[in-house]
Amino acid sequence: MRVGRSAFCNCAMNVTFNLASELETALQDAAQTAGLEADALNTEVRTADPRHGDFQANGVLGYAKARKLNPRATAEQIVAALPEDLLARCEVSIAGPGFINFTFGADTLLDWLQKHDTVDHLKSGASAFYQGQRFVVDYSSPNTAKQLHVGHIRSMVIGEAICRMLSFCGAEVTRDNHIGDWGTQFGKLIWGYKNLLDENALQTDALEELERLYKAADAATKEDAATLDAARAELVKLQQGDAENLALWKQIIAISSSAFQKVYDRLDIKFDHEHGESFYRDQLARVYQELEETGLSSESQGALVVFHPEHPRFKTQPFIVRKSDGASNYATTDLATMLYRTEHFKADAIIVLTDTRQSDHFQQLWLTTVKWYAAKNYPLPRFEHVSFGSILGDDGKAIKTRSGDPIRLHALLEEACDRAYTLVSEKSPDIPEEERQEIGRTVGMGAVRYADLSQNRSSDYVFNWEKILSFEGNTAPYLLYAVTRIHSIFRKLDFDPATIETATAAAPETPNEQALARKLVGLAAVLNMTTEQLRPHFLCTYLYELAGAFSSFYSADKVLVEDEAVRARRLLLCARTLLVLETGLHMLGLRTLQRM
RNA sequence: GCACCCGUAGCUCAAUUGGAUAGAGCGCCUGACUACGAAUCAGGAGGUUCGGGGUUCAAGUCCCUGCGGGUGCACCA
Repeated sequence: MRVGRSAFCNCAMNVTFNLASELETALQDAAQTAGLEADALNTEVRTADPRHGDFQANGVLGYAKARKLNPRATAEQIVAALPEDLLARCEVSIAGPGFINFTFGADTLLDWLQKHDTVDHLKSGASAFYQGQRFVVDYSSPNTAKQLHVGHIRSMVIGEAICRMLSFCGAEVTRDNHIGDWGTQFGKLIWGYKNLLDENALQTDALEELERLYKAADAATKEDAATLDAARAELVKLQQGDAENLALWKQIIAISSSAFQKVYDRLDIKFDHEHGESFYRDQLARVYQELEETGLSSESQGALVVFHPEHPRFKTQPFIVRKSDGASNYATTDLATMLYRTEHFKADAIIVLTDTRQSDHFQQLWLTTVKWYAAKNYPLPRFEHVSFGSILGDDGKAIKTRSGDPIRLHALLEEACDRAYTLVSEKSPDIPEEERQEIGRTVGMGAVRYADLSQNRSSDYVFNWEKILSFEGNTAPYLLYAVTRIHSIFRKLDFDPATIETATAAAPETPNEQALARKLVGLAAVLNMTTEQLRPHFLCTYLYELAGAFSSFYSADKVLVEDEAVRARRLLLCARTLLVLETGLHMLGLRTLQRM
């Protein structure tokens, strides 16, 4: 049933960035006006299948059901109470068992496009989502003494994208690289350094030698219990402040951190802090003390542990906060870290990115934190363990080199850029060599990043060069190509898309123009969803669909036509598509290109 | 043994967390460059959403169960 008419309205309208939230407010008010229990109505509006409209509200179904009302009749009551000015801009209909569908008129689409003309304007619209909220995001977090390998990439790439998205949406984001520089591996490494060091190798390639030492020491501790004890003793000495071990430790940190930095630079990742585990070493005593004082911890087999009796598993599976030899571990530093982030950073939310195998640990950490904070009356932040699956090889098992070693990240990125360069050289041999190199780097890095981001992080994924560097489908090259085609149009006209005159442009008309405009307006809803669930693949899917809508429009509706009015309105669409595509890709951590 | 995750087109993946006729890409088939970049676009074929029960206006999604795969479980992180 059609209730409103999409009448044209020439008055200047206050178009909001987030049309869905505008509808939600209107529904809430209408329910009130209609005399319904407005608070009990779920007014959530979601983006709809284009066949049904721009947005749909389904809350009436549940509301009517619970009260034994006719859902369609209830929907009609609400729709009848919607304000006139909304009905003038938006066609509202009731369909099926009681869905309320909303389709905005072309003039509203035009208003939105005119108003959201720069990154800053998009950003100020989006900032309503997380304005004033402090987020601490803990990602990358490698272990010192090991090189970065493929297994580290998801935390970095997904973590960085989440930071950028949240920041775009108004959050105050603190990036913290929680380096593993104080754990058991140092016992092994120091033992190895003292017993197995090859001085020459250390001079030639320090990082390589450290890695060899760690592996050799690790193997030795597995073979011999006495060696394991010796390695543990080295860790205890370090943690107690032994001068020799501290000096060694500092040397090791310096070597590995300079290697990490090279990869971070390459990936455009820059941390605000690198508070590794060692940073918390003098804050651990307080953790032990408060856990004991509040009665949360207990002694078990010589270790200090926390059990959670209400939990099916953690009632017997301990959360070990101090080892029987007195050394701290992951749990101890993580508890201290939690405290530091709440007290020092005053975090409203803490996000930690690690693979899904660490889920137990973070569940125990959180259960413990909740009780601890309650007992001490500390303000409890929101906490999210953003977990992700593993990267698999063609055999379906964790990816490795032929020799069984992990694939080094710098080598992987190098190969991606080389392969992309080769492809660019095939497709665009006329572009100068130096620029092709640069394009290769942008496409290669983008392809690796996008392949990781475009998939739901929860599942494992199979790493495959053909798929990652494929130039078809939901890939970085497809999106980058769409961007370059738009740049190409403006290059032809010889003007900057940011300076386009939009006031004279008319509303989108053809089916492809309208579909593209509607897609653009959907940005707000996608940002909301992707940051709410901390899943960048929603943004990827959106950008892919946007690029697809543009490609269809581009091939159906010629932009550079004689008719000035037609050309103006199509150029506006091009400019805004470019803006949203580039803004979205930058949010994901990709760079974009003028041509490729 | 206990617990968690996963099973969707031949393949790789989506599906706004319970919403309308389950969607894309690859591959296969048919079309479109004397048109702003064909790394593109338009169209076609392809499904008992692992099997079986259940919950309700509505189930790929929730509950129970069976099968298959993965992961974690005392001093690693």
